[in-house]
Amino acid sequence: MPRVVTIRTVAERAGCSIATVSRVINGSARTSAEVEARVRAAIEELGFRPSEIGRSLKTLRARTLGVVIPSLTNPVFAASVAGMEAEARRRHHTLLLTATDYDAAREPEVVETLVAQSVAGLVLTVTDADDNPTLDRLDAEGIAYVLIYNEPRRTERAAVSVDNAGATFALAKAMIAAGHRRVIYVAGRFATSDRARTRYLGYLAAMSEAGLAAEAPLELDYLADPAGHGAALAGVFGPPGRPTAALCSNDLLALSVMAALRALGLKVPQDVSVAGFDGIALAGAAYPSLATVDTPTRRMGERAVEKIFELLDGSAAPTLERLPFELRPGGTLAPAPDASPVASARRPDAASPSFPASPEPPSE
Amino acid sequence: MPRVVTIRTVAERAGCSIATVSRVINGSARTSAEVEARVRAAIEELGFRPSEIGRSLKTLRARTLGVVIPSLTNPVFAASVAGMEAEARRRHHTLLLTATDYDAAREPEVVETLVAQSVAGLVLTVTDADDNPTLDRLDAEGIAYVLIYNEPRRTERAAVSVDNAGATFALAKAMIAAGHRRVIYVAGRFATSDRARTRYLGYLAAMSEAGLAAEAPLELDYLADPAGHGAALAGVFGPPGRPTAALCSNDLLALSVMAALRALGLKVPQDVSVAGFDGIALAGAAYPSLATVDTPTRRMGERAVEKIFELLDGSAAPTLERLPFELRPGGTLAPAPDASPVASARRPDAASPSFPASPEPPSE
DNA sequence: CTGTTAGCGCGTTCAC
DNA sequence: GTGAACGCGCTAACAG
Repeated sequence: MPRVVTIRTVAERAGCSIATVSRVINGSARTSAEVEARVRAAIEELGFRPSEIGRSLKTLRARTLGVVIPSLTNPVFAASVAGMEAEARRRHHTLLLTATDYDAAREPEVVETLVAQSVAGLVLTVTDADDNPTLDRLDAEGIAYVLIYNEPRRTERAAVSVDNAGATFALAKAMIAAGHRRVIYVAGRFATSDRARTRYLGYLAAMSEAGLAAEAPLELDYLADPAGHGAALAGVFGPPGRPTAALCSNDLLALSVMAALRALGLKVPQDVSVAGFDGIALAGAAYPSLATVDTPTRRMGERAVEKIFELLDGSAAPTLERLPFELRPGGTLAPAPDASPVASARRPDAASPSFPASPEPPSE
Repeated sequence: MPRVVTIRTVAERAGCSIATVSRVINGSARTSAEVEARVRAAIEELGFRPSEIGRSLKTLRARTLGVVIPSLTNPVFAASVAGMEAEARRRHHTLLLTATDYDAAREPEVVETLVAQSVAGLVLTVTDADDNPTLDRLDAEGIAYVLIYNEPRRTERAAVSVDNAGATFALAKAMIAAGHRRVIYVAGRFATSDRARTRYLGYLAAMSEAGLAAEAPLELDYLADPAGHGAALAGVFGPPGRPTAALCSNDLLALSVMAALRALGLKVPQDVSVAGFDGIALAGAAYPSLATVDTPTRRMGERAVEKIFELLDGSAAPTLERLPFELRPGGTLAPAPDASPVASARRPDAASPSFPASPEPPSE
């Protein structure tokens, strides 16, 4: 079905040239009120919508933004994409959405696809933001992009993130303050998430500062059947002297870990305290509510899109930008069993331990 | 920054015409092995990627699919979009994603935007699939689209859904079988979801069949602060003789209702049983796990995209297609307090009432 | 203020 | 088997 009504149809109907029609549509130059009225009427009557394709071919830039995320199934990414969509729409752009399923090998191809569509810019979360040929290629070609959730060490890369290590440091300190001595860090596969690795560093710093022995991290694959988690967790939480707290690299994982611990007959938080990272909406609806790091997920998506446009119009250089986070108390984090809290005041409400008022970053 | 390497650059490098390059890329006609090799080498060396814009302008059809959903924040839609994305990628298409935030007034504009992009087809969830000028316009212009989650009465509209009324009927029956007499239906705003309305009919049928009085539905706005739910629920669950079960129009709402009930000092399921609809992943991670209707969310997205292509290549006519659902037992649905189950066998496991083996649709 | 015209990158006749 | 030429829908540069 060929396009029935084009700018030419409108021009004929309005009795003018296509250039004039274009001017009316884009307000790119003044036109007489009379002609403009005729053109608008023609557009209305014909139900004409200018083709974005035609415009893009001329402009060499589509009014679209490419988005690359690991998975929509994780509410963190769903929320940030929702923010991107709202902000993009505000600027008359549409999102081209792709997912890599946490597979680094898929990154180059989806970016190729997006670039072939002549997107105005890209927002992406990659498995590794520092050692990444795909990003190198974007740099080389001068294509605007903003990372989200990644926290590149190469700070000349534009990114919107949080202080992953600092937040985890603060969260681990809160666990330690609650009397936990054996705290284990549970992560999705490190290989597919530099966030998980960076957060682990925060955990290490907190344990070290408290003079506690860090445990080897437990890597789970949270794409696999959650049943698989049970076996792995049984190995760690089965033997005596088990950890009394599990610090998880993200909320989705934490909720899965909670279910697995319960299946093992362990009570949360009486036997094991649990905490997550991200602050997804459903963490608050869980019971007990999940202690976590609240990150501005939706706002990060909006901010990433704003940043793309700043890069495009040259009003800002690419920088790493960390948005504020907040520790969110939750019933899953309670004082350690048979352990009197070290110093500090007594905690009247075991279900809601108070966190330090402001996050404390690790000393660097 | 103009496009540096076009099909023309490749042609020069390979020492042939652009027509030949095009033929090699698309395999649209035979070329000599020698020339083909030169062309492929040139493409490789130059890192050439054909512009989708140029191709689309010629074809008058972009290799993109427009998606219109109420909100990405609801995991149901996030999961189905994930399915669409995977299936679209399999077919070398990309998704153009838009959200309406449950605002019917936004439907026409986002669809306009998508159509202006010359999408190959559309997948959408609308507030009302029967009385909908936007869909009428798509019909009139012969643009391929598939509804998802909507269940239009006008069955000549292509749709991928579940038996909303039948599933709710079965779920309500299970509640009644557990001894509940006062069951209240809790919905998001009916005005913004024909699913909520259709599901309500299933509830009514079950109550009627059991000779029970249906309650007026309780409409909550689950975009608003969940704190607002507390007040509304207090009005219903405060007075004596309160309902012993809440049948919620979707899982997200059900989880929110559970939290609100707890805040009111009511225990789930000891005081009030709760059930949802959709079968989002986190419903299983909740504690107690949420009793719900398990719908194939991701598969529905995949199926919708498959269907678009069937419509495009004329291999199938638009039809309403209902995918199978399953009742998922959960700890939130327990026998009614101080009520001995009517007839039926005793339930050994109060936390996991057994559902009827197969869903029973309402008699029509 | 308006019209004419030249492409943007590509696919596709139509000759050769 | 290959190339020249046209046009998809639109914007922008230039004439008038």
